[in-house]
Amino acid sequence: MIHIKEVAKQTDISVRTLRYYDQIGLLTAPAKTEGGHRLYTEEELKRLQYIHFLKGMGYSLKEIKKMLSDPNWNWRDSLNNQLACILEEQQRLKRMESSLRELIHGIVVEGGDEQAAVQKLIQLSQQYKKRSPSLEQSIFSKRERELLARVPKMNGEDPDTMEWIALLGQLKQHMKDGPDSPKVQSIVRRMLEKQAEEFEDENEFIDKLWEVRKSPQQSELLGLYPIEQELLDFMEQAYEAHMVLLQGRLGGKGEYRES
Amino acid sequence: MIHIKEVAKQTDISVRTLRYYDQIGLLTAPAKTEGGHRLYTEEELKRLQYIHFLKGMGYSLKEIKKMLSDPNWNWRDSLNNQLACILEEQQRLKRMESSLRELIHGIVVEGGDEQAAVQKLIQLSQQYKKRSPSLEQSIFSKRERELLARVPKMNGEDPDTMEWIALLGQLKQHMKDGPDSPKVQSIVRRMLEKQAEEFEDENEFIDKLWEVRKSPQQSELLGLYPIEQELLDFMEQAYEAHMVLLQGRLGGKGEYRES
DNA sequence: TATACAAAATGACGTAACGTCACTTTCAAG
DNA sequence: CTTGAAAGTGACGTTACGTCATTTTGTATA
Repeated sequence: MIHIKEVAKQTDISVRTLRYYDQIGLLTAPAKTEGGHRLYTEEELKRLQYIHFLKGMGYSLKEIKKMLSDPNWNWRDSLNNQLACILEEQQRLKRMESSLRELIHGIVVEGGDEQAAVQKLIQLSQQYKKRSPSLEQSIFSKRERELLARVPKMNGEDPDTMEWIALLGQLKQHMKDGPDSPKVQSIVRRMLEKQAEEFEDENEFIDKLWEVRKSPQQSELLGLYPIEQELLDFMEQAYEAHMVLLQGRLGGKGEYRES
Repeated sequence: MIHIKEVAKQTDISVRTLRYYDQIGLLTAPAKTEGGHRLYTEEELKRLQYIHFLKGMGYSLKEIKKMLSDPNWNWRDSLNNQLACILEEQQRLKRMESSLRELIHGIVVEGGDEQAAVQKLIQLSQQYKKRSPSLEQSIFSKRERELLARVPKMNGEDPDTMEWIALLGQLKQHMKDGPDSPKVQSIVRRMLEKQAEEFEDENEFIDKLWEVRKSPQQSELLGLYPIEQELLDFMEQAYEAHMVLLQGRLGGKGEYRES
């Protein structure tokens, strides 16, 4: 006969828990001293491990009690059911993770204004419910829709996505310097460079994507993080300034190759 | 001014919940009618969506209240922290999933005896805590330890693992027929075939693995699902019977190639 | 054997985020 | 003015124990 504290020590389950299990009839002490102290046997140790394991699988104490008392319990269905629940919960956590990453990155882009970032995310998720693939199909070809999947979505954890977010955030910070300031121009150069790396020779696609980007409404419909109008306009100005500088340099050297 | 039911309808949050939020001071109604009916404004709708979103991220109402009331809240740290929690929870669910699959498969192997399957899993998980890589290193070479990782672990969901489990279960079912019954022999043939497919030309490794397999203790130490002695012995008998039959057939045709 | 002290027992309250009664009061239309 | 719907408040139930407070029991020592 084993005292309650010994059971607790061996199974690493608290004394309180053991008393509770006794109370709800999940694991009753098979004997008591005259004074009423609980006494257990090896049998209870086993059953306790069993219970502990099942609890670890996510079952509630009530369910476990039912399982252990019913000799005809359908284990196959029950376990498969539990597995399905767990897989569903995993999906839920994945979605949460994705949203959190989006929010974290969003705050960087919004320059630390978490209010704005949350608002945009809420907009986005509401839009997402009623989004139909019609817009996507009307604008982009099949090949281009494949490319679309590779556009950073603000919720990635890869270094590539990270840099895009950082660049956007930097751009916002330096809006006050004007579109042709050296800092802004260096950011734009880097953006074009990355764009070229990822989507080389897909100029038509890039142009279309930019057209969509320039409309916050359309961006939302495509599930893209909505960039505010001001920043978009600034990017376009910076881009044009970049082109002018480029032409100037090339013109000075007597060459011209861009259309 | 919007009535409580209208707010509930628009946000899809129950009236009870709104009253509760009012009660705990998370979303207080800015006005009331003479009779005490709550009246809300658009402002509260926004705040409510905000709250709902944060709750979806896994924050408790108490935390949300703190976040929304503190204008100097450190969002970056808080969000990253939450993300870390979610990733941890994902790990936990993955482990649960793995154990559940192991148990479901184990019951098949044990011929429906879930008691035995659970017992073995508990043994295995306890062993796992104090397992050191010493045994693994002493028996297997580096190359062979790589192969070891490919041995089905009872918790996979791939068709390959599934078949191994099914074969083991079938073998157990047909133990009563004797090791040289046609059914058993067909199972053994299939097992050898699969073994050859996965580990062709790794005979030395296969032999070592079998040696380990034949000792339930060593199997446990390696984290392999412990197959009961009886079944192991039967497998060996069936294997030997297979070899005898093979030699008989080859011998009859005047050929001999096995060592 | 009396005493002291550890360990056990019991009972009660608290936790999170509401759902679900039960009962009363208010609102708005006819 | 009545009436039925909607709103209000209050209380209990839920899960799986942790954490007191208080009392009783077991056991070792003087």
